[in-house]
Amino acid sequence: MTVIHAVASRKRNATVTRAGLLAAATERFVREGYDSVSLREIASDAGVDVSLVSRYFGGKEELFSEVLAACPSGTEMFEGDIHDFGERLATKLVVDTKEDKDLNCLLIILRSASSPKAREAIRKSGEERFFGPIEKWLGGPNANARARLIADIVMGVTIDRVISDDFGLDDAAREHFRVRLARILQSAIEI
Amino acid sequence: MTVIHAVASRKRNATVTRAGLLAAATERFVREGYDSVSLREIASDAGVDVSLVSRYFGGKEELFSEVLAACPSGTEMFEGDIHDFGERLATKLVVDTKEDKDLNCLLIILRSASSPKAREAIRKSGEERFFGPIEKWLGGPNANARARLIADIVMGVTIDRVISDDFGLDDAAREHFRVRLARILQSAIEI
DNA sequence: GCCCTATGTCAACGGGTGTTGACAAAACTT
DNA sequence: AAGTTTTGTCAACACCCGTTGACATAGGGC
Repeated sequence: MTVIHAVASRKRNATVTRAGLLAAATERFVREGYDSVSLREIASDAGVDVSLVSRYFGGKEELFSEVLAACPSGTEMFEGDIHDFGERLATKLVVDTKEDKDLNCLLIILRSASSPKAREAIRKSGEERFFGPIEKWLGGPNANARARLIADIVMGVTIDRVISDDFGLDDAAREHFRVRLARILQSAIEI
Repeated sequence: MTVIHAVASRKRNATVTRAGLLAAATERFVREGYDSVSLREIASDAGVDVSLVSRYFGGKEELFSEVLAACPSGTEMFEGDIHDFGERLATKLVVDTKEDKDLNCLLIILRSASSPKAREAIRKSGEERFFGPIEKWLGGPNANARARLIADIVMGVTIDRVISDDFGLDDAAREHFRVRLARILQSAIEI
């Protein structure tokens, strides 16, 4: 897994070790979800003892929260002219090269949503970084329901893309998919 | 939780006990997913000892498979008048559906998808009972892309519902959400 | 009534988990 | 170089898990 090397003068460096733990945890959580990952696996990936997780983060739940906190905020995804919104977002979701961080955060959410302990952290993060920004950007009546709908579609499409390796569609079908998605997204934000 | 009473003449009745175990397991798996549920919880819900699970089903994985096998074929979700499709599906996804078998099966799949042990049974059931039927039912040109879009939206909305405990919307907003979702789903299947 | 099988309980096992505190070693301070 | 703080290891803890085998008891066949 990801190992962060202490290139600094110090061989023992709490900051580097902590970052390594965080990176290993992120990678594991993305691929397996909260419940299926053990702290011993994460520590092993980081080349370090388990007990350091408790020392540096407080516990598993806090580690998970910090992984989630490193997710990019959703605002970047929702900027610019509102009339192009559907086109832009659909193209970004279907065609553009994937931005790993966005996808990884969604995967963490998907794979950890079943865990009661992780759910609270997920709910909070999703509200702050995803639903909140969209709702604010949209404005108008029923902004929360409209934002929710867009966020849900984005989430479903993104997860499908990741899981199915570009939707398993040929170029023509994918373009058709993109156009249809653009129209739907645009209609989803209209008041 | 669900307790099946042995109203028959026998107080001890393996068939009834087994059915009670299966019902309790289904309910738990729907709400918490494979990993988060323990056999002791299931047995306790059924008012019976843990060891009977192993005796009657062989083990946890076999119990899970049998719960999944009891899911409806999936085609029922995509039947009836095509003009009502969006309305029907949106209502199913958004409105209270605690007794809806289709949605429960979808919830089991989503909530257990992160568990390696449950994945095999899920993959089989999901393909047979969910993705396959949509495409087949739709037919027409670009059935593949259209089915994909619907499946993605269903997935995103369902995940949101799982995470947020009924979307975190008040009644009015949820109704608005439902209507909007219905319209979008309907437009998603139109050729 | 008795017997024998079906049915359910119980305790224990081996293994994995997150967490904790004592200890060892490295690195900084003086 | 000695002393002190930082950093990492280790062993143990208490808990929960799924599973198993021995035991208890209910209930139908005789």
